[in-house]
Amino acid sequence: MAEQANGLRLFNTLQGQVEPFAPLDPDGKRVNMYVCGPTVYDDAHLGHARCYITWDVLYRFLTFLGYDVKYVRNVTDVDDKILNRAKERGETPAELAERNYQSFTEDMAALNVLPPDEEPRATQYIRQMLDGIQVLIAKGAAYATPDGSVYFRVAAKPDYGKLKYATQDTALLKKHLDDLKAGARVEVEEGKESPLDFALWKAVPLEDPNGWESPWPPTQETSKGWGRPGWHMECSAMNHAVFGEQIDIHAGGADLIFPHHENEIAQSEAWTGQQPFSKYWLHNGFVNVSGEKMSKSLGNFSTIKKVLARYDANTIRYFLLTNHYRMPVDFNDEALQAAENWVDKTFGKLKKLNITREELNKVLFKTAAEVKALEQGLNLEDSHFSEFLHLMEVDLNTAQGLAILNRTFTKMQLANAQGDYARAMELFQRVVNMMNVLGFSFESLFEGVSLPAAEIHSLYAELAGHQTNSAEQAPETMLEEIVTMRREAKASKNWAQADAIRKQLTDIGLQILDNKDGTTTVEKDGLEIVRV
RNA sequence: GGCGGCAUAGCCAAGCGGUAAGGCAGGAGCCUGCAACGUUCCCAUCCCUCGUUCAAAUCGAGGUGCCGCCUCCA
Repeated sequence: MAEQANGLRLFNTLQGQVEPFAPLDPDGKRVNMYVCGPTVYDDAHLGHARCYITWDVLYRFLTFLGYDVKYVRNVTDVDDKILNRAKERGETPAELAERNYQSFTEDMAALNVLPPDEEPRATQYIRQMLDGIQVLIAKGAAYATPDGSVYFRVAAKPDYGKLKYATQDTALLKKHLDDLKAGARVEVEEGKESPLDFALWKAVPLEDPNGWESPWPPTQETSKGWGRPGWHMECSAMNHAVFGEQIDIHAGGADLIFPHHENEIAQSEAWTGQQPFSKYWLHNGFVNVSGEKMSKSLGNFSTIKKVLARYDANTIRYFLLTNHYRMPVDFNDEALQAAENWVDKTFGKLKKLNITREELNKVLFKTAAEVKALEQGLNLEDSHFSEFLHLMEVDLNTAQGLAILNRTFTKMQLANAQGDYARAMELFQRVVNMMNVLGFSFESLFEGVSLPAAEIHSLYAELAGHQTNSAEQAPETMLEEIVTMRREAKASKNWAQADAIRKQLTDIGLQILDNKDGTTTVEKDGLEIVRV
């Protein structure tokens, strides 16, 4: 294929195909990106993890490519689910939302997901929603019903359905929408002109504590209206308030394509008269659990906290990145275990390099331009990082990116083993930068280890076979003596004794390794404690 | 009923017209008292059928089998 191999390309749901990415900004620099955030009525689950890790990688990648990204992720804190849950729990919706928002924030941090630049909350934008709705009514794209609700008039937007059906052909869209209406599960709401029309504002009883004053009073009752925003209006209002009339990227889970994002498009474009509301619409695939769709009714709903209790953030990220973000992904123990094995091996080897935080920071690239300058003139075979970038540029092909990462890692190990430290260091730099762009956390490399002093002491006392003042000795010193005792056992070919000591150390979480050069090391979690 | 997606080694999973990435697991060798670590090597012709093409896992048609959306959901 003679396709030009440069530049970021992304799958745009709006066009139904992969297309070159070019921001609206005439300078091509600024990128405004909005991701649909969580409805904070419960703990975040694996679906959220997948979604926000995916867009975290995009955010990191765009930034790395040199774009000036403004990343906004909203928080939906007004919604029927929140109200119902709060009622069950006997707390206010605001308390419930705040608690779950904090929990969500913790989960994201634990997953090493970067915080967005802004996190607007729906309840802070009621005014803007009301303003937008009034504009829509004035333009004939919405109508109030006698109960004081307001609906969007789908008939006023001939290209309604263009996201779901990925076409601008209005005749075709009309046919699709007719089919949709015919097959729709019926839930007729009083006053709607068409079953496709959707709520912008829902009337609630006057002075309901979870309502806001509106300009649409129920006819014949009072002069004051009262209600709550419709399900889709908040995103349109927040985008309008934070970014203005158009944005570059709007992303979220594939389940939001219809009706949520379709309706957002209809509202926003009818409101401002500008289109496209968002130039690129990106969607990540679903999460299944052990082959089944994750859902409450199936009882296989896994929270992030639950999974993090078993697998670390890097494991979850690696697992997700081996799959393409648009494909469905199946969380199951076999796959997670394989990912964990990779993380253990890879980070274990990195840890043996004994790199400090300062040393690591020194070799991390800031921009792709820096890398290009560095790798200029190298062929693709050697310009590992450039190859990595090229693969990532094709709709975020993280699986191929990881393949390059692994190949580079193997080469680094080889150079290291051969004593070519300059080359090893060069490759190390490529490796950690790839990991950095993908959002892996390096924290575990800097964690010290805490030695089980009491256990070491009792083992030492047992082996020494006599009273010692070992309580005053450092655990490291005792370990050295234990190693020496084992060495004596080995020298006299007392293998049983030597193996017993190894077993006892293993039991308290320490690994004893005989090296090729005749030395013996004791490690904990892959980190060398003593070498004798 | 309408619309869409997916089927690649034991498992996970890229590739989407030019002769099968990567990971996990597994096997063999080196190293080793054993083990671990390290390292080298091995491990698929892409659900079926018929087409298009010099060339198909990749395109078309028809099967079969999974799955999703159309209702709140990331």
